[in-house]
Amino acid sequence: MISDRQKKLLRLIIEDYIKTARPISSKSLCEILDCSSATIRNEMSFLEDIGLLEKTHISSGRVPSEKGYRYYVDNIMRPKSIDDFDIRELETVFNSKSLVIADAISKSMEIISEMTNYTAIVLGSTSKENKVTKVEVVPIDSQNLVAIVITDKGHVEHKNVKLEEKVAVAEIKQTVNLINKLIVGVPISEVSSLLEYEIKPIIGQYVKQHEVLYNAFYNAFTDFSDNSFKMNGTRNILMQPEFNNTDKIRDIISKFEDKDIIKNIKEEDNGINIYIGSENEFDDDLTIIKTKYKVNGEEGTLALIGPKRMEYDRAIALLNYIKQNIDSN
Amino acid sequence: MISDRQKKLLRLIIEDYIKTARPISSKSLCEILDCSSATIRNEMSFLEDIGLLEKTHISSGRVPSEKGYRYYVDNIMRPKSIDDFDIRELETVFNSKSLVIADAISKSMEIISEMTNYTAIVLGSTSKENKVTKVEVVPIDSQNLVAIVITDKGHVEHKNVKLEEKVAVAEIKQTVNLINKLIVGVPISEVSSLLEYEIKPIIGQYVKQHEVLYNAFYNAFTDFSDNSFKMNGTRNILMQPEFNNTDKIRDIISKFEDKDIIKNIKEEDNGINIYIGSENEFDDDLTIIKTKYKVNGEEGTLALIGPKRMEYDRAIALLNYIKQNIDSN
DNA sequence: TTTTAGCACTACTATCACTCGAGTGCTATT
DNA sequence: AATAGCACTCGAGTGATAGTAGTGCTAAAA
Repeated sequence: MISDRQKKLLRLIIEDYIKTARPISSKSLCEILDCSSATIRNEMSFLEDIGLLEKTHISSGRVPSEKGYRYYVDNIMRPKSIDDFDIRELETVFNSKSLVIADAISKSMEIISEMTNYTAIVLGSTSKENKVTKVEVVPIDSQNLVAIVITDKGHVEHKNVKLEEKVAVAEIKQTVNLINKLIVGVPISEVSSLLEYEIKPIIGQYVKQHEVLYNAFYNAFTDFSDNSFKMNGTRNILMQPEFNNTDKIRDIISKFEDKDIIKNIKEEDNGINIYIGSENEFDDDLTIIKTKYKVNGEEGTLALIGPKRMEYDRAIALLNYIKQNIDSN
Repeated sequence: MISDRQKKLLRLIIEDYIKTARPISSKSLCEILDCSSATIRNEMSFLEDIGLLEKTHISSGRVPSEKGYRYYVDNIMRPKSIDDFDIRELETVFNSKSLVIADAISKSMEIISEMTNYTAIVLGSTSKENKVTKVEVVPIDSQNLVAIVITDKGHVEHKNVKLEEKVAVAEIKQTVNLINKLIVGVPISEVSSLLEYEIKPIIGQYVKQHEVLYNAFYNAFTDFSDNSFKMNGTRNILMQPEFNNTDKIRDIISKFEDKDIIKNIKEEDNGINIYIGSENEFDDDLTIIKTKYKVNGEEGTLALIGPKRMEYDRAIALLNYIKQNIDSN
């Protein structure tokens, strides 16, 4: 359905365009393909007919279409392993003995963003099945306290709470003790109902200002941020030559500022998922590469966002490298 | 040295320019000043001679110079109190009983950023004189633990620590107990030397794997982030018409991404400090308005960053309003 | 002495015509 | 099937032109 030469031509065009961001002319490929520009034009014309290439105007060179990138990723690009230069930047991170794995992941994505000029995102979703290991409440004064929840996976969440009226420290301590007895070992997902149906009646019985305290604790213990979120290099991507008009830049910045859009980027399977241009909900001019990871029962997502004109093989190799390191941990 | 009419003219030009971002012509001010355009041109010419106005080209209308803004801020602008519309947006935040003051500050700055389209920054610097109220260490498994430090002002800092080798839980607990006994009540600023000169010898005596544990705890307890940092609406500012070329936008984005530049924005006195254009180190095309606040012995800085063509009176009124609310807290 | 009317002048903006070069598509030939 | 050759197209850049929105200056008026 598509000849070997056409494949090679498409590959050359895409890889050239990825480097230069300029439409590719038939003439420029004569030498490599060892034939005349006219021949190449014929092939290009064919590839355009089946939708893999585009022109920016009628007499311009060719540019890969979205479908072209997709074909390239699916059928032409060969899986590449991470290259020596990239590995050198990253290996120190995972070799560090004292770095907690979550920090190693963040750090390595930071480095990748720097190396590639793409935006790197680490979305760690704390499983709701994590269990409460400890609840700590430290009174600051008669009206302010700090509530801390620690889970069995080492997540810590804290909240400064202001009581609506003054409460004796003894009352607070008593409440905390009651809560602690009942809440340890309970999965996050059940904390809310536990508080409401079991703890509330009990503290109502023993504690004077139970109303005030219950409200404060309910607020502190139920409104968990259920995922962490780190983004690096939003700026880098805007330096790409295709984003050289103010409106486009402003548009992308707006999208990046709306964290929810990004958090909603869910991935499909356990491999590396690639969403080119309109295949993603985020922006037609961008490609998003995502993959899940799982470490100590914690799930998370890694993502790289770049222009459609992305070094797909390299980006994939980098993400794979990180995945491997996470798994071997 | 500068007549009343000239003052009025300067004020009109600046306020008009703040609204429109367009050079102001002599003709457009005839009616308001009740004289001919020629007269106004003469006055404009004078104001230009003394450096308060500029032209974008030889036959263009006038635009305020940096010096002009400075003169306006120092000598012309009348202190304005926050207007009804703005107050309505903000008052709910400070009226909320259950909101901790720090959260109220963040929230109100968020709202201000939204209202004004300027970038709002809250820089809360935890005083190094805050004292450690509690140290909590929760083992996750034999090689990972969570270290938490709580200060007397309610700041919580936590760190996931990976031990370089496995350590018995009993050893960890013993170490924590030792540390806790010695560290509570000590100012943050002294934690580091306390650990090194007093605690290290002691745990060396009692704990087997003291080396590993000491390293882990030293790392966890000394590397405090000494200030919190919240920024809102970096995007808004880029929507201003003066930033309509890609290079300028990219430049500003880069600067905003470098948090250190922003953190280093120190303020001079306790009032409201205004740094117009080149008066600040950040960017010649931007104005930064900053002010300190102090609440419960915690110091912090509020800042608004906007174009030089900023609604100075409004920005100042807004910051003052927040300051008042903080003080009355 | 201050204000103003009038006019010359200037620079920006938009439009148009033109050219050049880098591409293509097509056709006839090898 | 590949190629040489040619006509064609478009974009980018250039220069000329006209219109417009301003100014500065001067001389007259208030």
